[in-house]
Amino acid sequence: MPKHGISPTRTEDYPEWYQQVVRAAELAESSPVRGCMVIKPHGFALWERMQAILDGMFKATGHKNAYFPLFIPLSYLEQEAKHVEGFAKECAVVTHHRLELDADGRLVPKGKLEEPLVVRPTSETIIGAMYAKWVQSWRDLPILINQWANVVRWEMRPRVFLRTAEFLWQEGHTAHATEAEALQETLQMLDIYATFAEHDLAIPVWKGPKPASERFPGAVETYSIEAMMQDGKALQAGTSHFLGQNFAKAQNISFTDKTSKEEYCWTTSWGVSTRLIGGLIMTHADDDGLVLPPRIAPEQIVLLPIYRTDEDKNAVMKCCQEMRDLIEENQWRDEKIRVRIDDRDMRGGDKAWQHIKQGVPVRVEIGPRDIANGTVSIARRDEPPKQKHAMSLTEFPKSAAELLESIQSNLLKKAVAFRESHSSKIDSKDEIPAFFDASQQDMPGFAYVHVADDPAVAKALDPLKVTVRCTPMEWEEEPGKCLFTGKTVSRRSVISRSY
RNA sequence: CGGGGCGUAGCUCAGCCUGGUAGAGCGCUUGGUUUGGGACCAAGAGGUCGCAUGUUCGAAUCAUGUCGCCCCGACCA
Repeated sequence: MPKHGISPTRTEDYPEWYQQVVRAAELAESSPVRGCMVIKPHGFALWERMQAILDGMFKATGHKNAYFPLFIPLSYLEQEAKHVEGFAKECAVVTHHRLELDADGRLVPKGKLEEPLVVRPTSETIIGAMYAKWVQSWRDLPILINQWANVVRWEMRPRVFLRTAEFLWQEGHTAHATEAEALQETLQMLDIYATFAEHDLAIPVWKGPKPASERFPGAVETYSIEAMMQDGKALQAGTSHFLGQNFAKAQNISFTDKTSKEEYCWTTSWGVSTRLIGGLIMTHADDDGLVLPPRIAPEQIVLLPIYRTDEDKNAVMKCCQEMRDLIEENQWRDEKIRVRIDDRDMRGGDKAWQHIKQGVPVRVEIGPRDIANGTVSIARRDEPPKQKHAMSLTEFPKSAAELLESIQSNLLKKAVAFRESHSSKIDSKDEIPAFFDASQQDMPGFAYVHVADDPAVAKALDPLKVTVRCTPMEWEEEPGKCLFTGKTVSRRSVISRSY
């Protein structure tokens, strides 16, 4: 019997461990199409949870959902110079609209399109084109629209959930009358992402502007939330872009203001993707498989009936059903607690391990002996698999919400502690190579340093495979000199390796 | 697109060097023994050995080509 649910372990081979967790938890599989994944029901359930929570937050801040086409006319992409430059390399292009059988009986593309269509890598241009029509007066503003969609970016090196050719995301696109309002929107959405990451996914993040070199093509400023994975690398978990008037000017999104003057809009865009599932795995999963924060877990509590005889089965099942009903009467964080009785006909050990690998936060075993004693056996996914707590049968349903809260906060606390123990403030250029040298330091993480937004910084960090992730806004101002250019900057930035 | 590795049963792989007609473990099905735990015994199902061409009496094995996957770089949510 292997010691762990997942082989290899994180320390043995992190990338392989990641793939094995995805497989063991039945989240996704690779597909016949290179770079594309099949998201399996358990993986998709995580995405649906994310959608539900985020969508609520978007609606609460005045946004509405809409849907724009998958195909973008090639000429649209050309409208914003930097945008083209950034995305041209990774676009899938549709050039034909019909297939015909040739003499050998093979299908060949026919019906060449007058203008090729690009499969959206992002939708700024097509949405902007619509906004240009929709906006005429200052009374039409702001436009606050989000869409849930798939996008395609033809990547060289795909990695399930983290970087796939096709992925699911949401993209918000807003247009405003003033710069201040657009900037405020950009920061508001960044805050929503950060709150969602920490409060719901239990993933601590740093949020702040990124250097010019890491900016979204066509943006004036890109803000991101950055999380640390268990191998010390940073994962950009969400982005919010202040687009200034770049797209408005390129696409003529303009309006007549209160003084009858023609003005360009100020626009924003912001998004998170199925990459978050990868972040969830790499933040919380352990050597036994996935670990889900209760808030995002499709099933928060699983009841495992244990019985041998039919007689026992009847009593145990009845007890489970009562237990489920009692638990469901309780709420946690304004939602009915999600509980399932797993009565599948299979060996108890296999069944329990399946739930461990899939990350179910709480397992409750109920057998004849428990019923006789008036107890249940509780196991938390944030504790080792064999660690179980006996608890009163009648007390448990009442304390379930408390237990979920405890697991949720413990996971965040653990993730914060991990980040803290793998981060250092560094004030000398010479200490940086050693910090990121895996042979000297078993796991390089985040270095908090003073760096200017200057190409020279990226160039200096490049040999170390390190980039400036963002300059956290929540940190106190702490003026200092850039380690590479000597320019004075007002606060520290996060630098690290990244996904 | 450069450098390395690999395609044999659902999964992990052995066999290939030294050609002779396909194996193991896990999983699956059935029966039995078990039962607070990823069990044991027995029987069974399952593979044109990535694909193509060539060499040969004979190719999983040798040669050439081709397709695909994984890892490391360049690119990125």
